[in-house]
Amino acid sequence: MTVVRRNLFKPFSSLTFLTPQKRLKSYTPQFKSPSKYCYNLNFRSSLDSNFDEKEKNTLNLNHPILQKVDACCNLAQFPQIHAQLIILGLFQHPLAASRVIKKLSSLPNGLNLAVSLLEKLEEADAFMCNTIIRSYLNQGNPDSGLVFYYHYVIGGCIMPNHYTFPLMIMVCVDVGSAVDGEKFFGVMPQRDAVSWNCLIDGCARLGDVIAARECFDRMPNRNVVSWNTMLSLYVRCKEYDECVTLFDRMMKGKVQPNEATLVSVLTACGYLCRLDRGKWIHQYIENNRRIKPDVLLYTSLLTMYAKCGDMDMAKNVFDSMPEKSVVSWNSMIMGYGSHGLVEKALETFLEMEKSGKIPNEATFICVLAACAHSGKVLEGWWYFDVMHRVYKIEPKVEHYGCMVDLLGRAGFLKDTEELTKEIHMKGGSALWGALLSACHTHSDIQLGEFVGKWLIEQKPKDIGAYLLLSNIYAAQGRWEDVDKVRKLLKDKGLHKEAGCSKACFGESELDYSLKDGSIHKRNMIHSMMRQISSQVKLSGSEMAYQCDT
DNA sequence: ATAGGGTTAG
Repeated sequence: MTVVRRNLFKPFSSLTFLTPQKRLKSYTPQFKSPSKYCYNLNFRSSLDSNFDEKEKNTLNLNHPILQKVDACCNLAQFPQIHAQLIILGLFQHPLAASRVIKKLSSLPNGLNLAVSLLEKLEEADAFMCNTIIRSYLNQGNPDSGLVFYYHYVIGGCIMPNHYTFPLMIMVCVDVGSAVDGEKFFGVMPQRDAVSWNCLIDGCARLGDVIAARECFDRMPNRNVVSWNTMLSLYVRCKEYDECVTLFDRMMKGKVQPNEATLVSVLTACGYLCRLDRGKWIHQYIENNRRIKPDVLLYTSLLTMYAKCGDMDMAKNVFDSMPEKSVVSWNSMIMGYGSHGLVEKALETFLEMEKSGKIPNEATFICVLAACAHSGKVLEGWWYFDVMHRVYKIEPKVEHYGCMVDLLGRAGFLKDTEELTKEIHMKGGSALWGALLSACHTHSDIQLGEFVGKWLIEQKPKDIGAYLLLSNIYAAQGRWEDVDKVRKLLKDKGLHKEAGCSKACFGESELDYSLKDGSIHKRNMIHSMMRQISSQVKLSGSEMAYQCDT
């Protein structure tokens, strides 16, 4: 791929503008049209560009030929439209050409043809180029977007406009090039909020959240999308606390949140189990007519309730939804499954099927996880099979992960081992950890030792396997082996971060860490755990709290 | 014509 870099860093006013004829000659077409539709674009009728200046300004937007362009829905209809445009003398009309390029780029396989058509125009403009670049971007082909920009916009001396730059920042981000993205930001004649917002999101997508925040803090005129961009990127990189904190600042600064804002914050509240904040946002939605909840907002609201364990409220929101998406159903199944209401989870799945919504990959992860939590081995196998056989979903590593977990917890270690080996052959090595965990739960020391040693060999920097292996030894009282594993960890300079829990009581929060020296906190938490444990025992569950003070 | 939003095991 050759990238023409000339002129990029010159101020645009200093570009020499070529005459249209020269410009046409300077093009070397790189984009082949599909042969099926490769009719002669070089044909020019004498009527081709005979519209006068008056007509140029007053072309009726409802002109029958433009309506025909809009209605065109496949490439096969296009040669006829093209011919009519030429006969009407409208082929070179900028307005007509823009409509044609926009339509062509949206048709399957039409993008190459749109580019060939642009080459034949005497006056291609920024709008047309932006349309084509955006289509490359949307089709997951940012490289071609970049080549197009250098070749046709820079090479063809078409003046980019303020729509071009944000687009090019996104192109560079998708290509994975921070440097080019910053250069585009650097050469922009004026930087509006849109380009700043693209830059912020671009930094985050390239993995630099700190830089994104710096841009956000530095930018002069933030709008609601700037805040939303920042909130959503915090959610994407799992910095939920940051998301809520920034939302507080937003509200203090009297910036009016919109639907997208609330979606991000609700998602963060769900992961943080901040039911109080989530409820506050629910109230906010109901008290502000300005907010028009759509499927996305309703779904994030019910997901928040589901993650916080309030399944009644989740169900209320779910029932009130005028329209439900696959994601809404998935969230309900996930909520029921992870709060021990397995029957409800499976019932919801059946209702989903009845309602005609087609389950997706994520649905089956929720269903299989629900089966795993409750030890429903047969049901798990059944749904695993339904997924493949009925819904034609190829099981992914995640699905196998649920199955290994399901079989492992239930103690079917032999099946688990075989399944893990099978997946390993298919290239997924991530499941050995789950198998090792199952060995620990069911005290299968022989298999556990084998898998643990193997895992440590494979992933010497991953501390998970060391800890599980050492726990397996400890459970057998093999303290010498425990010491060996611990020493191995120490020799490699690895150490485990102390675990940390957080509990919220109304307005107050309590952080608790094992390395925490506060005896008072520790005693308080252990006594509370004992109380919970005795209540669990009374309710007939086998689960009990082991407290080692 | 441009920028921002929901689900996924252990």
